[in-house]
Amino acid sequence: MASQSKTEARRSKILKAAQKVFAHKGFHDATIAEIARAAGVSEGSIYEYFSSKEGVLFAIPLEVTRESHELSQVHLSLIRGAANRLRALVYMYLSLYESNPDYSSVILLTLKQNQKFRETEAYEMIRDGFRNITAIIKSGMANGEFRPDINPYVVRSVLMGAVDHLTTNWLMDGRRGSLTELVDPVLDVVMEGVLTKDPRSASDLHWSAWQRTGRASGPQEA
Amino acid sequence: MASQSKTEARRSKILKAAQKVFAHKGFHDATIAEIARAAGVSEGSIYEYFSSKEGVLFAIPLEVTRESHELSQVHLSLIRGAANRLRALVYMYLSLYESNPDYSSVILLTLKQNQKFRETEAYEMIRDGFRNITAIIKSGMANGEFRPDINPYVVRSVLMGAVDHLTTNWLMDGRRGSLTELVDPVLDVVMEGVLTKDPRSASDLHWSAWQRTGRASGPQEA
Amino acid sequence: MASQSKTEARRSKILKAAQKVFAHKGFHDATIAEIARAAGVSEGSIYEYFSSKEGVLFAIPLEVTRESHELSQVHLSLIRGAANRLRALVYMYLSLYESNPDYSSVILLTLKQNQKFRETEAYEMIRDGFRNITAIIKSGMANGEFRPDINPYVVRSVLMGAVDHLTTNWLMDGRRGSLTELVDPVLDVVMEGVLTKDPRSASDLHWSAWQRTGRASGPQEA
Amino acid sequence: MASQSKTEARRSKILKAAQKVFAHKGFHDATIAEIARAAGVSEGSIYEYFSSKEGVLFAIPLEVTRESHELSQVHLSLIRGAANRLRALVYMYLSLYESNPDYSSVILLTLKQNQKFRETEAYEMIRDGFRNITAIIKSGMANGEFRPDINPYVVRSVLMGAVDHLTTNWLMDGRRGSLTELVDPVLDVVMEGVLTKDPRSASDLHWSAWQRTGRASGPQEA
DNA sequence: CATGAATGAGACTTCATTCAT
DNA sequence: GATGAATGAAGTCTCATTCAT
Repeated sequence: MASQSKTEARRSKILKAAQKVFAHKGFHDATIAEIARAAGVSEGSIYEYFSSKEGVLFAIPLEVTRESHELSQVHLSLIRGAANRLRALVYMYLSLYESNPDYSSVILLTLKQNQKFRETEAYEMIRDGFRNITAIIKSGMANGEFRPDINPYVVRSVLMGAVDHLTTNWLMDGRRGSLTELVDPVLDVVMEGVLTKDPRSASDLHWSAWQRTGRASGPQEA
Repeated sequence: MASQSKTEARRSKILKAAQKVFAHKGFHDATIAEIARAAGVSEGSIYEYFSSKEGVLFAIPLEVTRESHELSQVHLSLIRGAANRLRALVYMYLSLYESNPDYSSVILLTLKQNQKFRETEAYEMIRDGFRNITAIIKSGMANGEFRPDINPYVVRSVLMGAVDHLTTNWLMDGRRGSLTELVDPVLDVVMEGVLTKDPRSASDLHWSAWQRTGRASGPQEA
Repeated sequence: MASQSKTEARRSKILKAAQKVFAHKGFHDATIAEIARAAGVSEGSIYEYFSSKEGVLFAIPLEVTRESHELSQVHLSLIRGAANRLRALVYMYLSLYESNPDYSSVILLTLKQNQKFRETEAYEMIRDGFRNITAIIKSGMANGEFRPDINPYVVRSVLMGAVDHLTTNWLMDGRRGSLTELVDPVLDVVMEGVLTKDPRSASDLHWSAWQRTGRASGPQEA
Repeated sequence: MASQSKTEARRSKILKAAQKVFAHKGFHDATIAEIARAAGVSEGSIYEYFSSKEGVLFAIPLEVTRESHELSQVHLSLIRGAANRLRALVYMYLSLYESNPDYSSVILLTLKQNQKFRETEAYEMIRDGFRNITAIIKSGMANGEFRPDINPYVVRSVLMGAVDHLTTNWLMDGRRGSLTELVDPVLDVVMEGVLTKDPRSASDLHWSAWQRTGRASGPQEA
């Protein structure tokens, strides 16, 4: 937003370069030398901005997660209905991953295996995002939009699991096809078991309108 | 079961030790020395059975995958109905993961992220398993048990994504709770959007009976 | 001569140390650790200047060969007569070897057995030196100084074989005695069979004058 | 000749295999496993016949050297004249090398460079062969066949240097051409400077007859 | 602040040698 | 005597991190 200081720009350049290199090589096979080269800075400079190689890795999701968090808050505040909100969130995740494949790769393939990442501020924010989803599901259950007998944790896992799974396959199979056009097919399948059978209780929450878009016919196959 | 040759037993001991060490440290932070120590053999011996550290890693899923594949074929042959078969598969995956946490960790956190693993025989078997799921879904669509407008790839991804996601969280949160008791909650949510609305068309496929087990109330929360 | 950059000096220090260690232990029994210690640098530093242990070995003759080549060109340009030139070359080889026993050892005992060295730039220069000798012999045959019925390749082999053989024995028997004082005895024996019988045809090539220095009396015995 | 015991045959088989492997790979890059495989015996068996890998290497020239030594004594006893004897010896060396390229390779490229080999029984026999040459040269000087002012050590070095040099080049350049046909060209060049000018003093020693074979025109060139 | 040369710890892997079968 | 599985010492090379310039 605001003009960045020169040092801020350098930091950012390093982070972008690291994202790319980590995405293509993984954490261990990426070298500081390579990141430095990709960023156009010296190896020593990286240690002016980050404490270690792992520090660089952990810093990658910080900005994005923060921005996404804020963005999602803005968007969600405009949307009515738990179902519509869940759809929006799935869309935001898939859209974010689709537009930033290197970032997705780091998040889904590199950071996921890192035990230490779980003690990180960035991970806490990701977890916040998850908690938010659970909260939305619970609110849907509370207002009668969702069935009372669903397990919110399971529903969240089904949605987020689908997002991760689809994205991971998309990444490893060469990024063919579109991720975002899978949003509706996924939601169609899942929401049927989440929404209350009685359409009247949810009609004013715009779900039915969206649901009318029908069931998509995804092309991908592994 | 059957008596193994001595060399077979040694190989197996190494593999078990490697599974444990890889699960706890990840591939790169695990060392051959540590695996050798855990297996009670010398470092050199490992190279009598495997060509490299990566070779050890890739050998881990071979046995298990083969056995699981055979087992699943037996079980599935006894089960009627696409829905019941999908449920059985989800159960088998979660059950396998729950009984072998080290194995799950290696598969979900280390191997599935490894590009080179995707050129491996073991991965081909995993892929076969996936193809099998898609085939079951398609057969359900063909015989009217499943809606004709679902995307089989998406349904499979939703199911497998849920399995992976639940298992990963279970692993990273200290293996609290039970994985297998999440089978029904997951299936309940997903199947509602997969099965045809008209219960008659599927009644003879024993789905309704199973469905009566009702919607589980999972305790876990992150 | 000219001031070397600091990095140039380091590289040179490593090369000198490697020459010494290779000469005393041979390629395989020499270790990078030992070379590093002898050079006063860390093991890692060696890999900043050379790509591998073999790379260090192959770099040893590069400088010397280049310098010797240039030096020999200068000297030879001042000398008339094929016989005198051959003598000068034999002198230069034995003198070079005598003044740099470690270098000789590497060249004659270590590099000689290395197949891969034959695909090296340095080897190409050594081969150039040999071709030069053959050319001189042929020129001597052409201008009547040498007999027309000699085999230039054999004459060259006799001279270079004597140089190698004498040097190798000198090295392995403890470097006793002088190599350069064997130049005349060798040339006396060989040239008699190379020069044309008729002294008139070659008299103006100053051979006779040199020949008058008489036949040396070498002391060495194996 | 005589029937070998079974163990003698095994030992011999190992030695032949080692010769081949050492010739192609050099001492350090050859492995006991490879030699065992080539010999059709187990690795352990090699240590029943030899104390170490180096022991195998040092045993290679023993038989050959002994046989050659005996053979040369027989042949030389039939030859009159120092010059003719030297020619016979050069012929025997080149002939031996030409018929046993693997053996030549081991001798010239691996063993002669090995310091420890010089403390070996086999080397002592090689040295005996060299002393024998010097003795022949001295006898030629004594009986007036050779000039009195030559250096016997130098003459021997010239001859043996030529043999080694020609053989080494022949080996490394793919064994093209014939080694033995270079005997006369070499001797022609060298003997001219060794023999006394006055042909009468040597006529009865059959040199002149041989000399008449004329100067060969070797084809090889490097 | 930036650089990049220097470091050195540590990992994988090889292979001569041993020894129980 | 023969085997070959097992050993473990040792070596090359990489690379995160530091620090003098």
